[in-house]
Amino acid sequence: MKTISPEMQVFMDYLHQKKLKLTPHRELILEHFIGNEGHRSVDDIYRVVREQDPRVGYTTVYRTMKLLVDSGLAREIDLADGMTRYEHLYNRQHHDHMICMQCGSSIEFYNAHIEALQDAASEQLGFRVTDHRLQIYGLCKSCCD
Amino acid sequence: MKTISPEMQVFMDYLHQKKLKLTPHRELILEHFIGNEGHRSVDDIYRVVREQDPRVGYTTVYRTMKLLVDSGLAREIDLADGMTRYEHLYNRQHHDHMICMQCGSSIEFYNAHIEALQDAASEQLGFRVTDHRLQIYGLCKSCCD
DNA sequence: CTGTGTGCAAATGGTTTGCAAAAAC
DNA sequence: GTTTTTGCAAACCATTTGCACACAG
Repeated sequence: MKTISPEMQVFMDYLHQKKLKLTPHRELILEHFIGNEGHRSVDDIYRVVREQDPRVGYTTVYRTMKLLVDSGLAREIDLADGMTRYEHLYNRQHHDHMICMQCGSSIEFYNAHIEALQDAASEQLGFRVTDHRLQIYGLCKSCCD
Repeated sequence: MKTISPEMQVFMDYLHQKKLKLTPHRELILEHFIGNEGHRSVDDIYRVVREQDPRVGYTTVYRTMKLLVDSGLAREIDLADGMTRYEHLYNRQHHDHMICMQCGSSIEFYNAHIEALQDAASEQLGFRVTDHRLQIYGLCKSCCD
């Protein structure tokens, strides 16, 4: 029998709640998404999924990624390279990014203190936070040398 | 005689250094940009400038805004509404934005402590910061009610 | 059947670019 | 004259949408 990953379970619950179905294409896209780390664009995912099933179209990847974001499994990130990228969100600590403007690499970091200060600053202004993003641009260690 | 604003002086210096000229169109765009506060899109600026001189083209606004960013007078910001917006940078304290996902308004805020922690976190990872952006998404006070 | 899912191609929309004419020096 | 600037239209490119067909319940 097939093992169901916790991510798949979350997705199935989400789809059920929305009265949508877990189709083979959607399943394939989710599997590839959770199976690979990193910051992947729709095009990245499209190409990998295509290797396994060439019938999957570009549009379906776009639409499925939207569902994944909506279900809380993925997060859109902006790495300033002209396209939306996605990263895992399930069971993953929130974090931010440092983006190297030379080599394009990105470092993930997390600072609880910064997070707390953001929440405090928001509360003080009567702002109800649903999400936040912090990007630090510059040169990574190896590009500094 | 005409008064030259400090922003204009900065722009003139920048253009001179780049061996470019301060043309009437560029001057007009800068004047409108520094004369109005807020987060303005190319389209906003285009329309206002057009009222004064209909010969100014869309392209020129785009190109001039790039020059303004390059000269340090303007900063691109992403308010998640599908287009790049610009805000003043000259003589202005760095700040971040809280963006209301309902009414689209944005609140500027600044927290020295957060800034310092960002720098500390970067230094620790050997990352040389050139810029950073923090956006907090949610609901503003009036949209919460 | 009825409704959802899908691929394709076309549309969209902000931004950029090619190019010839206009302006600046 | 030589170089830069400009406006227009066309190109670009990631993303979205219209639509007819495929497929599942």
